[in-house]
Amino acid sequence: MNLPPLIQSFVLHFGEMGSRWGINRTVGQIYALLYVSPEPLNADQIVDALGISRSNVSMSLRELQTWNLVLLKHLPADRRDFFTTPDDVWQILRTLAEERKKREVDPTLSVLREILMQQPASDAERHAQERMSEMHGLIERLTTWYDDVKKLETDRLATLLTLGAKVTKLLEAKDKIVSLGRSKRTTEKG
Amino acid sequence: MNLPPLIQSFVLHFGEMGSRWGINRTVGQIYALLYVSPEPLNADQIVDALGISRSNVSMSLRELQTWNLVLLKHLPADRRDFFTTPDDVWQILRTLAEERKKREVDPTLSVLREILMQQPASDAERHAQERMSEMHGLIERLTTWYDDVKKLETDRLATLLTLGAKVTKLLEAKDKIVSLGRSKRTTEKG
DNA sequence: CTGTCATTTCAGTAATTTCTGAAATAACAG
DNA sequence: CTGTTATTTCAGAAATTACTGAAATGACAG
Repeated sequence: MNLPPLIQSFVLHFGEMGSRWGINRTVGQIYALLYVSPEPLNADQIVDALGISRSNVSMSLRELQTWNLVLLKHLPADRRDFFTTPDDVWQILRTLAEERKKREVDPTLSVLREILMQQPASDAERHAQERMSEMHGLIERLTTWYDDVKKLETDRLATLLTLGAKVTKLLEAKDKIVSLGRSKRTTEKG
Repeated sequence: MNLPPLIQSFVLHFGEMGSRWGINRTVGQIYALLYVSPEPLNADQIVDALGISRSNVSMSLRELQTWNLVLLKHLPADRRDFFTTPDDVWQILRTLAEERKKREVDPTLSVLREILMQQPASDAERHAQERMSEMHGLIERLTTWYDDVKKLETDRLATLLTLGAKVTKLLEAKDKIVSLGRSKRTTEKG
C-alpha cells in the first residue's frame, strides 16, 4: 500500500470495518480511497494504491456498483473507466439506507408476511405467530416512517434531525393544553 | 433440526440473514428460536431443536449475551441456565440500535476525530481531511439525534414515528407565517 | 472430599469467503 | 482483419471464520 499516512489510516480503518458492515475488506478500502480522492481513479491506480490484484479491484468495483455507492466516469480520449463516489454525504447516507433496507429488512418482512398467512397447527405455532406479528408490526412502522422521511430534501431532513426529541415535548405541551381544555369543558357541563 | 414447520422457516431465515447482519448463522438461529419460544430454553433444548453441537450453543449464547439480546433465567431447583429474549420488541430495537452503534459507528467516529487532529502534509491530505470532516459532521448529527431520541419512552417514540415527515410540513407552514410577519414589518418600516 | 451434572475452553477440522493469476472477452484504432 | 489496451471471468489457492469433540473447569449435593 502506497498512500499518504493520513489517507492510509482512513483506508485501513474502512477495510477493518468492512466486515462489520457486511462488505469485505477490499471493498471497504476501495470505497474509502475513492471517497477521499480529489478526482476519479481508474482500476490500475487503485491496484497501485492498495497493493491488491487487478481482478480483485474489478470484482470489488462491481460490488460497489451494485450498492450504487460509486459512479463510473469517462475522460475524453481515454477508454479506461474512472470511478468516484457521490460528493454529497447526505446522498450517500440515503443510498446506504436504501440498500441496507433492501438487503437486511425487506427479505425479513416478506418472510414474516408469508409465515403469518399460514394456519398454525399447534399452540407452539400459534404463539410463534403472535411473536412474529409483533416483530412484523414494528418493522412495518419503521419502514413506513423511513419511506416518509426519505423523500425529504436535505435541509428539511437536517431540520428534523436537529429537532430530535424536542418535537415530542411540543406535542406533550399540546396534549396538556388540549386535555386541560377538555377537563374544563367537562367541569362546566357537570 | 426438529421444529414445527412454521417455526423452522423463521429460524432458517434468521440463520440466512445472520451473515448480512454481521452475526453468524447459528447465532441468528438461536436468537430466532428463543424469540418465538413461549418459555426459556436451556442449552440442550437448543441442541435438540437446531441439531448443532453443545459447544457451539455455548459460544453462540455467549455472543448473544455480549449483544445484550438474551436474558439468563433460572428455575427453582434446577441448576441449568435457561435463556429468553426480552418480550418487548421496542426494547429489542433499542438494544440492537445501541449495540450496532457501538460496533459500527463509534469506532469510525473516533478514527475520524483522530485523523482530523493531524496536520495535513500535502494537498491530497488536505482534501482528504475536508472529505473526512464532512463525513464526521454527518455522523455527529446522526448520533446526536439518536442520543436524543433513544431516551424517549415507547409511546412517545411511536408518536414520533407516526408523525414522520409531517413534522416538517408543520414547520414549513410556521416558517411561512414567520417570514410573512417579517416582510410585513419590513414593509411597514420602509 | 467425592461424584455428578452443567458449562466453557480450545485445538483441530470443516466450511466459507476472499483473493489471485491466467485466460477469455470486449472495445476500439489503424 | 490485426494488434493493442481494458475489463471480466473463473478455477484454484490462501485466508478467515465457524463448528466440533474432548478435556478442563465450575458448581453444587451428599
